[in-house]
Amino acid sequence: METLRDASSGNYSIRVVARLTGVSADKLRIWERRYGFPSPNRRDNGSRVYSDAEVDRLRLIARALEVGYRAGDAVRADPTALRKSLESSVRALPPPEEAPVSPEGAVDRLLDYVLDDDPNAATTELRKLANELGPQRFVVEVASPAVERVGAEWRHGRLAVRHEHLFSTILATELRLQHAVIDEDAEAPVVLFTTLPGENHSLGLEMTALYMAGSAIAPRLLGVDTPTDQIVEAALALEVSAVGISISTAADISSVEQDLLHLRRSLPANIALWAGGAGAARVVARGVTRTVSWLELDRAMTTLKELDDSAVAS
Amino acid sequence: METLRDASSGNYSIRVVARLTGVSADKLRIWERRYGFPSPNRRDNGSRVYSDAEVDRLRLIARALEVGYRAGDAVRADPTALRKSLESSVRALPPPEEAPVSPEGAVDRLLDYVLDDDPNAATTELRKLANELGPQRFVVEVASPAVERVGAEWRHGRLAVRHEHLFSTILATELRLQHAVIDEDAEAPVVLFTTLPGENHSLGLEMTALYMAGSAIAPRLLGVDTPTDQIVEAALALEVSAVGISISTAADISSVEQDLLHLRRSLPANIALWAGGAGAARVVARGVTRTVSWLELDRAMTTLKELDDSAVAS
DNA sequence: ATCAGCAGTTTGTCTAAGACAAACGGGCAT
DNA sequence: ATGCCCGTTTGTCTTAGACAAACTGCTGAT
Repeated sequence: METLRDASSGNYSIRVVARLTGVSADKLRIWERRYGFPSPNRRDNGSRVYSDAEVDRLRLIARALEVGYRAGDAVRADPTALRKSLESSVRALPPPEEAPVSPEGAVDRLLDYVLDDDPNAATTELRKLANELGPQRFVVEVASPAVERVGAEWRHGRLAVRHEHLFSTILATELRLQHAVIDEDAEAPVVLFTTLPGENHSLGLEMTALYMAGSAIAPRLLGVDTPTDQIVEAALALEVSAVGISISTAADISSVEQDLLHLRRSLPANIALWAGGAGAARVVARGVTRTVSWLELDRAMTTLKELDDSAVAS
Repeated sequence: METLRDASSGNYSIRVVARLTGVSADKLRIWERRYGFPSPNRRDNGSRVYSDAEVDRLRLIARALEVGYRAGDAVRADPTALRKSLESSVRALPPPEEAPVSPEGAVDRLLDYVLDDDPNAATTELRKLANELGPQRFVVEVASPAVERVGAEWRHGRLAVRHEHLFSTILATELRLQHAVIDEDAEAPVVLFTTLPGENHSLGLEMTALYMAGSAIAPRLLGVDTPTDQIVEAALALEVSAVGISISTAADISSVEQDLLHLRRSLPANIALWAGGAGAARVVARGVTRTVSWLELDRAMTTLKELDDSAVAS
């Protein structure tokens, strides 16, 4: 229902721009009404036609919003100035709080390979590190810091989306590879890992699963974007002891909280519910165990095993 | 900006229902106006509040639409009758056209394991098949038919979303595993694989990549949902000979065509552009090679290698 | 000086009804 | 059976207004 028109560079409909920039159609219209940008040309019938320049500036604005700018400021700001301020934005939000000690510059080296567009070198380096360190240290000291680092570099505009994509793909592969070679203890408690509807980031899931597999837990991965009722059914069918939900920073918190509460109500009380991932730090939900840091995850695991043992003993 | 209200089972806002059912908010409103369903209760301020029953029926309608029902009919239809007609819907759309010969009931066995919620058995079976058949036959005779089969079973309601998720996860892991053990020919032409914005299905990508890796092509995976300009940049940086785009049946065709044309314009003429996956059958775009079947993919690969050789020779 | 609470502003999403182009379906003619 | 045409269906776009949640910044108390 959309005219396939000339398509010479950049005649985008509002729907396409929304997808291209991540700014919802509603927002595009209200920004135009309130701040005067973007003010696209119109077709004969009145529908908006955005240009490449507008899409570029909208992308910039979207990035500004993500690092904390207010909408009105970012939209009204001069694009050149905004770009500069984003780049030099040494408002390094994350002070390296509990920086895990990574092996000598490993993360730096990985980043260099990715920026050099050398996937093979990155893979080789990851393989080497994984074999040297073993699953748990690999996750905590390499994979997890690397993911955070890539995210930070992206926010500062020093790294393009394609680099992030490339790195994610390579790391995911290595995580699954390492996971596959671990033998499963038949006695180990089973834990189901997935993400809520709308959440498409699987790296947190894969890292957690490998970490757990390395410490006498049998993880079951269910992929991303799973409807809540399906999570419940899967948990029952697989007879798990706990369900782990991974929440990325991009997640919409109120939806997540609603979904988690719904899950907690629907799951039997003897199945624990864990919420991990950077986004989980902002979430408040009764009856849900926070497993944002590896330490918290350890604690949750220990609790689970104890419960499991006592259940077996009784 | 959404009230966190009681959340006792099923008080969903229009936005949540849209996400839960896959029916856009616009559609929900216009269906209500035109067909009288759903007609949710209102809050004091007039905003819609949907019930669990409405969400359930909407899910049913969404499934009906996907198998070809017209919106008006599906929305007005009696839910019970609709459900029946969906289940007994032996309108087996896909006549087993060029049914690839699968090894003796392998796909059936896999399906059984998945339905029994036995991921380990499924994994073992896949591993065995992959080792016996080698990468290409594994993809063509097992992975690909199994994916189609799971899709068909899901459309007929004989298999839940969670089964599909579970199977996808397991198969993706196995595909990557097999891929990882293949040595790469340094001379092989490099091909970049990814999906367009909005497309989140990666299985087609993984299958194709493994298939290619098994025949002297060096695939580079870039994950899913990649902005078109990033695809172009990656193609240039990685010095690829072709870019492969995977398109699922669920894709929005007009967006896809726009994106493909944009890609074709932006990529240098000496980089081929391939469109594969079931959804690609419906796509028309000049300068884009269709690689829907494995045969077409073979042909595209051969062309690529010949071009490559002549380029090296000259 | 630091923090809690309050008021004002900003912001995103919702609502309504109307419009229209593309896709679809069925009938007619070849 | 095949091709063409026309009316109907359907999804998305339009405007303008409203409001709740989140965020800012001020004030007063500790």
